Amino acid sequence: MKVHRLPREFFLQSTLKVSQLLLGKFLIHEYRGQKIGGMIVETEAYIGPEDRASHAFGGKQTPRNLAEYLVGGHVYIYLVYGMHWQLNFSTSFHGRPECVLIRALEPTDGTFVMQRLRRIKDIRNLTSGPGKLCQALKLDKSYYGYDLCQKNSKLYLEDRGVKTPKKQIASGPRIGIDYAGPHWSKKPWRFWIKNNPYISKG
DNA sequence: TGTCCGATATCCT
DNA sequence: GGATATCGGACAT
Repeated sequence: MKVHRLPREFFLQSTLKVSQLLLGKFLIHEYRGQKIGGMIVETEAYIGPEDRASHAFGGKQTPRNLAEYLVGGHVYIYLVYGMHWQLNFSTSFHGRPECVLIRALEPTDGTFVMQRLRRIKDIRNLTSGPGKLCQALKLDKSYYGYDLCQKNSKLYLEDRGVKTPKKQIASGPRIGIDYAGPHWSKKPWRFWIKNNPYISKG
């Protein structure tokens, strides 16, 4: 199968579907002429104004969460705990706040560059968490609102023909959102590839 | 202008 | 397993 970049239409499917289809796709950043990145192995869905765990709960709009409302295929990135960036991709149509949080990658491209950016050698620890992978791929606020699907994009997703059968996908509650109350924090909207050694610890 | 706190990582025991 | 680093956005004052 030919390698190709994911087009806009990919991100216009339902957010739960996109969250699962992203498993096995490759996130690539062209950084200083080097391709760095890896295969997505863990994601989380945040779905609309009804989702109490979402930053857009109740239809809230602020300068920080505006990118959530963009049409599918844009970057929503923000800082937590004063030091960790969190990478999300918008899904759905313009005006509808839905997104997928990228929680973990299996390093595949430019691993030595990522090791340098993280100042760490252990491959298992390189991109196995949402904050870690942003540091490894050198992603921060400069990519806020970035369009993954634009021509000559420096940040994009690739289908390299890896198949991820439904049987290999596990799901469970999202991480770190207890504040959203039992109903929303229990929803099994976190997805990962079973037995993959690079998923986050949670 | 001030206070509060998080969609985490890391270091310590 | 537990503490805590560190900061900008949100919202109250």
